[in-house]
Amino acid sequence: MRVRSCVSEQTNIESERVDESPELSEADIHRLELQRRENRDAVRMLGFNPYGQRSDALMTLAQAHAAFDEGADLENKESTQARKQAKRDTPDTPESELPAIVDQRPIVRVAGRVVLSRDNGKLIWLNLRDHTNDSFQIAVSKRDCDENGFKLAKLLDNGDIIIAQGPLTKTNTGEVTCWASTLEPASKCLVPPPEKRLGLQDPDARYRQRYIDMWSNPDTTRTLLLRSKLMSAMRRYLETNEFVEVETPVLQTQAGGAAAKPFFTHMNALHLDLSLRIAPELYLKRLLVGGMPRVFEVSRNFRNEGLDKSHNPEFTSLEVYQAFGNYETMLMLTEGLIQELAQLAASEQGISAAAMPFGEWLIDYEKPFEQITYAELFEKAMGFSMGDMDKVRDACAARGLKTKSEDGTPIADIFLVNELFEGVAEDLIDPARPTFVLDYPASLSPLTRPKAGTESDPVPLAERWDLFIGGMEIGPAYTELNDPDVQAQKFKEQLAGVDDEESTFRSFDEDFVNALKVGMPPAGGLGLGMDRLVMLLGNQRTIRDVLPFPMMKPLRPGPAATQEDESESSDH
RNA sequence: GGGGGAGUAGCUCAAUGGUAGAGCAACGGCCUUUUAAGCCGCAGGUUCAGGGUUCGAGUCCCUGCUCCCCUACCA
Repeated sequence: MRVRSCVSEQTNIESERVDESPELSEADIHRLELQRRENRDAVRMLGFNPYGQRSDALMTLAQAHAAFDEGADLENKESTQARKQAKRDTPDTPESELPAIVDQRPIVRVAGRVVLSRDNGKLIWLNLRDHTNDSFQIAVSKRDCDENGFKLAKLLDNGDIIIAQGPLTKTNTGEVTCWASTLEPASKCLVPPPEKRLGLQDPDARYRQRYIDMWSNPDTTRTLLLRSKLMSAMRRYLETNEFVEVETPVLQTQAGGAAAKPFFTHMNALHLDLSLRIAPELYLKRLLVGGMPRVFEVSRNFRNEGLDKSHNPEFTSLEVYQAFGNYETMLMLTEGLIQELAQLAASEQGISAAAMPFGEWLIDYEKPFEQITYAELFEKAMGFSMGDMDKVRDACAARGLKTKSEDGTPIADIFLVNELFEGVAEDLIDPARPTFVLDYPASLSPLTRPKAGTESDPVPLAERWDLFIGGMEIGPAYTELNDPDVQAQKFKEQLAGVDDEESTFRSFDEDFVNALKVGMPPAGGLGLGMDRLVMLLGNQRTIRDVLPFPMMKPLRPGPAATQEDESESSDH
């Protein structure tokens, strides 16, 4: 099978060889890699370790660029010129009496990957890249650089990492440049890099070999760094509001808190089948029962479902619970949080939080977010009330939506309402305006407290909202249900009310009901899809672009399956 | 799940069924202010894999693999 990538099949061949013999046969190594290995050997012959060593007091390329001193550079150039002039005018003047060269130029020491090079013979131009600067120029002159450094420059390949040290100057064309006095290797790139201007284009190769994608397409690194900054700012915001971060089990005997298919695994020591969590919710609520007042968890969730541009099998959600709050306190918290994150993302990207580009839209995070109730939005879209079941059934039939499940039993009214809502009403939400949709039908939210005063309405409501931005559902919040009897009843209804395949993955969590019997304070709860939020604030089209290593189908079957077999057998 | 598209040199891409090419990278040479440096020279291929049609297949047909787009499903 062909692998369209820089590494090509060589790596695979190598790894196969490693199993049998640690020696690499030259015949198996690509000619371009062999050339680079020869250059590495030549660097060793100069007395360098091509893989470098610890280096303190390094500046980032952005810091180095900012350190340029225009006055010092001019003074240096003028004094050098004056000395040359004097030498020309009076060639007999002793060296010591010529005008002195003044050099107050700042000296910088920088590291980076070589992304471009122009060899003019006795003067070599290099462009370095790091996470702060896409292209910082180094000049390596035979006259001004130490001898080994100049020889090293002759042996460099694009992609190598080097350390340069020297004064900052401006070239004739006005570019701030480190005029190297020393040059050292820091690491060798044995793999031929992608095309120097276009970077790595093939999406498959970009996701599989992020380490190449990241330096050849600096936007990738910027997006991943933005993700880290947003996560960090999110924690600061919540901690400022007196929330504490907690960690709850990923391995669970029954995956709850959401309706999704879990991944399963096996624990040898206890001979126990376990699933990976689909949501942390039920454990976080147990912490509220125990007495933690405000908790949050940045939860990696695992759902054994499909992949597309907004779904990865493992994804990160933020869940927040606040004792004595409700869904309105969660709304204020969420709006404040997202506005703060948007401000940060905007300033990182040099744009305005009032007009953050996402796809074809400019999203305004500065104005207060829109609020509309589920019922209002439904009526606006359909022209009749969601309690009008005859019209709901007619509308479903007219749109060809199924009104009976596969075994012939009619689908509950409220699910028909929701199909219309998701199919029609959600499209009315302006993608450019973050919008809270409030008060969902109670039947759709079993873990939510019913909205007081609507119990006898045609469609009883629950204290729940959903936030939509850029056409995506970013997350829901609830006034949590804390009556154990109602909770037990809802679990039962939920198990009975869905078709067989789904009910396999829902369970009655007796210990959770027991926790509620102990008494959970009234509380607001929130879940935010962090990956989608980073997509929005970083203007990235797919969830893969905000994950460092998105799920990819392996090019050849991995060892995971056989390892599982081995562990089973070794256990007995 | 359904529909459409793609896979060719390390990378980015060409090639009516008729000798597989270019740019960049690499390699050899020249060059001390270049910016995608320039000039001269040289080399580089299991056309994703496996079948089939044909005098002849990168091209047409079938099967498989991987990716992309649209669509559907999915608290």
